[in-house]
Amino acid sequence: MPTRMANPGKTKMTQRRIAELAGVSQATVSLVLNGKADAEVRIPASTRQRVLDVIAGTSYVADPAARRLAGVGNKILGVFTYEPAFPSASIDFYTPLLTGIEAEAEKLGCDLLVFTSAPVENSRRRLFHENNRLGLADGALLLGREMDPVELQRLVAMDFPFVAIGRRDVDGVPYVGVDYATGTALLARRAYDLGHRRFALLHLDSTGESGLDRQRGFHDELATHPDARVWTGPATSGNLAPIWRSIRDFAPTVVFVESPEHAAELARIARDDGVEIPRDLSVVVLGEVAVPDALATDFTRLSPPRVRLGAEAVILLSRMLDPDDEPAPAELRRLLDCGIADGATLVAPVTA
Amino acid sequence: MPTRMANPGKTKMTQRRIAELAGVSQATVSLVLNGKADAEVRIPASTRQRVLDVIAGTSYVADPAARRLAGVGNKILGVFTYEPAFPSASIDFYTPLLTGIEAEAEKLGCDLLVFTSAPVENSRRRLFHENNRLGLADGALLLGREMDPVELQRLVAMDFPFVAIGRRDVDGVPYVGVDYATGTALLARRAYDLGHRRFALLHLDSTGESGLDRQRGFHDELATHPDARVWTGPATSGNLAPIWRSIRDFAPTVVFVESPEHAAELARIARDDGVEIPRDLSVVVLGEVAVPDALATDFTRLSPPRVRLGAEAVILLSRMLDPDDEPAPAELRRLLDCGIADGATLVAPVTA
DNA sequence: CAAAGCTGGTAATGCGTATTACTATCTCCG
DNA sequence: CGGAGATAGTAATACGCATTACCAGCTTTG
Repeated sequence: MPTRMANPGKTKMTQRRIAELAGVSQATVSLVLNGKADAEVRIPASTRQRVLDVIAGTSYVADPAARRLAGVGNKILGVFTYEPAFPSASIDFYTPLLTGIEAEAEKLGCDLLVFTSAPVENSRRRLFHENNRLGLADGALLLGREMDPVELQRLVAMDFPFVAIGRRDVDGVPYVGVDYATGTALLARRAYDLGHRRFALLHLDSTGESGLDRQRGFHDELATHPDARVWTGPATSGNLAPIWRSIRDFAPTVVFVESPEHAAELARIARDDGVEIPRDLSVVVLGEVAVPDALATDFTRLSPPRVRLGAEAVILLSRMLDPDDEPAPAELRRLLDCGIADGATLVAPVTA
Repeated sequence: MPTRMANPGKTKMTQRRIAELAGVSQATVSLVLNGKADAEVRIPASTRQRVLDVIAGTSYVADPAARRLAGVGNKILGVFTYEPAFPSASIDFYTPLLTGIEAEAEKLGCDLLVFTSAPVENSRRRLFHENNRLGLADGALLLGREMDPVELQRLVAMDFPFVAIGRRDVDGVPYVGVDYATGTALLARRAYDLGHRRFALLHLDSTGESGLDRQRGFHDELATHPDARVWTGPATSGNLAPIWRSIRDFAPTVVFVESPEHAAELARIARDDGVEIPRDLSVVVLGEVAVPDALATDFTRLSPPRVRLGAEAVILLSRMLDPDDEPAPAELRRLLDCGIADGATLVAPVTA
């Protein structure tokens, strides 16, 4: 239980001590440090230099807590992940995001406060809890496959600056997301152009925005092709065998699968069933790859620009925090183009 | 430039407002919140409950900056990485450490403050800089392949609680490291027991403690075997061809290589030279794997317990911060046993 | 030469919390 | 019934910094 002070015995360097050493007042030190030289307050170069010289001779650094308390932003961006960020199950989801976030934060000179203390409730972290340290940060980034709308609304209500990563259809929530609809539509069109006419879509039961987006992109695109036939079904977790039989009965030439794990599983079942992929059946993956090792197969799939997603979120947040900037409403809710990994599992159907 | 306050317009919830609503004083609210009920100060259950009820009806959370300023530890652990943590070049070095750190911090209810704002100087971050936010954290973890001894001394001098990950031979620096010497010795002994008698060691020029440890473990072990012959040479970056010729002239049956990249490169050159690995030459890797993809070969190698390293560092730091705990000097400088990945490149020599 | 302006600062205050010292009221006991 | 103790709080202060209001001494101007 870390509760001891950082500097138990030592006399800490403060502006007051600097002031004594330089023969000025604490206020003067503060003014020098903050480069204030309005018409209101004048500090001659000689005095300024004297103060700076004293500081240079010490290890003084302004106490961030005090700065914060005095009402100054302190360049700390909160990072909240709805699941632990590093365990291997999540690592490939969060790591690229964090890469972008870190790089951009470094450029801006911001530190990152990772809210690892959030209590876990039914395998999701809860943002609001006693002694949450949200208030220490100037603003925050929210990462996670799914987020609690109530918490989002509460953040909006308290006017706390934050940016969600991933599209969130909650009023007033700024986000940077991925245009899965268009990406999925592009893949569907690519399949159509290759000659596919019978499409299956194995989707998740999740109600997440991104899943709905993908399904929308899929259906909207195929709706423009009257000769395309579509089968849709939800993937129940666990045994995909029954679902596979339904799909086989429909006899699609291409199947779109939301979950990479399901795709791998489905491909295995199909092979056991004498269906060779991609010769007899093309497979397209739409969802997030949780563990790349699970994908021995180089599936044709969506490839969201995750690193950029993180970076753009930081940029947006920093703009929201900049008093001289006022992002337009449209800029507060952005979708980035989704990349496509060509892969090897989408080919022209044999019947074409 | 994030400088705007977090709560521009809204009226922030404070203890004072809670106090007004509950009809008590701010002090009482604080006392209730901190569960103080000494013989000195008594708060009857009725009042306590009234205050708690009011708080439950609001979104009050204590301002961490104020807590900090008031001299209370705030359960924030600083994390400083000497290189950006996430870019792919470093990712496999830092990620396991961060995994352990995050998991342990979560257990302790601590948040992590990642010092991404540190300015980069000749490709290393500098810990001390104007407005560094070190002081916001109760203590800090230092990660990196190499660290600046001057900065470490300064941290020690200012009595700031911190733990370095990796052995650091600087007076007063607490660390959790890996016992590379013993690990390397074990591998050397394993090779000897397999029948190897001619050993080559291709080491780095680095002066880092861990590199020296490995070399020491290697030499100490082989010194106990009078019939072992040893060749040693530094790996200059870039072209390994000349070094390979030296090694070949020595005709070892096993070569220990500190850098995995060098091992991969050396193996390639050796194969081109008609030397089959491991049949004609066993290869053992001692160093950190920066990018696993670079290792198509499943080298026999040291496998430091990185996740545990991170976790143990957090545990040690939290003990240092616990007023009721006083880790013994020996506990402040620990080495964890180094694991060994069996791999496929250490086999008995043909001549044996 | 008095008033006005300028120069170079400083004193005072607030931020939100924790904690200590203290006070006012009530109760019990002799 | 008067004093000792217990009870239930509160006022005051510190933490380190930023900022505003102000002031003293000097210079210029009318």
